[in-house]
Amino acid sequence: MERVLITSAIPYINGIKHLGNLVGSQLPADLFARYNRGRGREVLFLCATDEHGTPAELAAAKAGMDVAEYCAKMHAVQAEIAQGFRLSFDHFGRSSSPQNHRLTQHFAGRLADAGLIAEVSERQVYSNADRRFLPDRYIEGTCPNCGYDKARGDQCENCTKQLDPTDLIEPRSAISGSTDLEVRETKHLYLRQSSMRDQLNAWIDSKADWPILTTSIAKKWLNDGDGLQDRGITRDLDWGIPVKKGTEDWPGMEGKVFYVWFDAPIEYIACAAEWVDAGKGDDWERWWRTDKGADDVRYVQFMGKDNVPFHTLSFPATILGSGEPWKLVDYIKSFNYLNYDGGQFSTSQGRGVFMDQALSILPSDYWRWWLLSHAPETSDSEFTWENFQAGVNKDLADVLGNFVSRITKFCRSKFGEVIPEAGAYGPQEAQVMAELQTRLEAYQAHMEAIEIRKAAAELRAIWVAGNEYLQSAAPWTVHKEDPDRAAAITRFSLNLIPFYALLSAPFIPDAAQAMLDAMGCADNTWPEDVAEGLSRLPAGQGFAVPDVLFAKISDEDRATWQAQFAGVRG
RNA sequence: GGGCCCGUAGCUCAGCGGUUAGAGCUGACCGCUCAUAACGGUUAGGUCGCAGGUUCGAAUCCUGCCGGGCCUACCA
Repeated sequence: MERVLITSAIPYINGIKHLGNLVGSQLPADLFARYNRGRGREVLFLCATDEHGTPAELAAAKAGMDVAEYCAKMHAVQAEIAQGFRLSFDHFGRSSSPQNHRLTQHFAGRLADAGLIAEVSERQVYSNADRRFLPDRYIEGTCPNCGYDKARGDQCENCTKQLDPTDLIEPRSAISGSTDLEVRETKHLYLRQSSMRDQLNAWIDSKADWPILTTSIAKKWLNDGDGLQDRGITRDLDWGIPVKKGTEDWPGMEGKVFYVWFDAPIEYIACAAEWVDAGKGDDWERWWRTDKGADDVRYVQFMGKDNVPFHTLSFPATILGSGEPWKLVDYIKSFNYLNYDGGQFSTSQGRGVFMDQALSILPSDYWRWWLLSHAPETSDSEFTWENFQAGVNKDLADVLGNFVSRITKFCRSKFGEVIPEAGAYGPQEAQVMAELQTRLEAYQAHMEAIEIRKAAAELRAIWVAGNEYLQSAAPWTVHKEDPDRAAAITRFSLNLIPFYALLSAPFIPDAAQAMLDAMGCADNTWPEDVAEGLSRLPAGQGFAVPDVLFAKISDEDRATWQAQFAGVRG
């Protein structure tokens, strides 16, 4: 059986993500996972929370909690919301897991043995008041270039000049505001990716089918200026994976942890081990080790464009540098950003709709459909309440939901809640089946290519075909003269419901299930062939007219939400 | 500063060297009455950001400009 390994960029532990984050990785990854499962392939779909780094420590402190406690709590929160959106992870792991500790330390040991780790002594800013080293962005001061007084240590937001923290006039900690800063000598490990430049270049060059968005970013980092730079992979923090060389201590690195961007991608692998240890699977290496069966696995990663360098360069450098036969990614699907009503979604300003809020006002299918059918694939796209309302009402309520409603209610009134058996299919049905076969193949092709908006448009056209057929066959008129023919039309139309449900399940899993349940259809195998797919409901089988699948969004609701989410998150 | 992406109907987007530039939504008109006033059909609407160039032929390739966005390596 074909096997597909799918990972979504792992969301940071710090707070609840907004819809832009969702549509940039987890949601499309879930669509692809569900589609592949639907096609009968063996799928391992993994995601996790990314729990290390300075922001996690600060967020925990702000919440008055221990970091580990805070992360455990936020992991549970994110897991519940993911479930609310029906994200079908086989496992939702944690980068702080013991499995990831072991694996990260293992990789570091292998890289050191391969001569790919350098120990570098450097000078960094230390805040006595905060009792921590400060990353460049956590140092504020006056810009020497333009005089802006809230310039950060890496760059001035006002004049965009690149800065070094030591350039700042009157530097202070962005955490506490303290000016009691000093420069201290500290030793760190660097991954010598520069020595792997040719190897990485050759690997990227072999990926001719990757989107330009993905390869151009990687090529720039590889070849711009002096080429790929070595990268620090350790930090002076309390919370993280202790620096070790495999299982042994690393002399001189006591008290230091690996940098979050070193351990986070390794969690993709460790998550599979967590999956096994949680009793959900029995062999993770056949997904990840090419010497243990992973050779025939297709590995697809989903992420926002900001994550591309880490997935095209530093993570592959880690894997290739280990000298071990780990699975490398086969395809990277990256996304642009979703904007909110004329500006950006903003976590810090609470601008836009966050995942928990979205679920509190509407079922997940509404969001899944709109977000996926407007996924920012080629450029940034924009969420507006007007577009959302119009799209959801038209596509889900009028086209799909109303189709199910009109045919089930028609059948109930003329033949009862049972699949009618009289009459035979004729040229009209043959014509619709031919059209549906063509559209089904186009839909599948778009899904295979992970062209999400095109797949959504094709699916919608498949729904529309049902209304076109019903309108031209007009069983309500035919019934007066030829009840048997009307019965055949009705039987055919009712059979479209489970067919639609199976094709639509990757986008709108809950509604799809409701459709199958209402029709009493237990067969959920993918309808490869339209004629077969439209014969799943045998004549004489009972069904129930389902509740309204998608209630429309009223103008009042829209106006209310528009106002509610315009300001700052409460 | 450098790099990359985008700019096509009122809106969201497709097309990316070859007949009169397409789809969905919105608008207008017609039809239907089974249905969540839903559905179907017809139709209106664009000098394809601007200016040059290459070509028998350009929305599509090249150059410059204008506008929007992202990245630029210690945020993750």
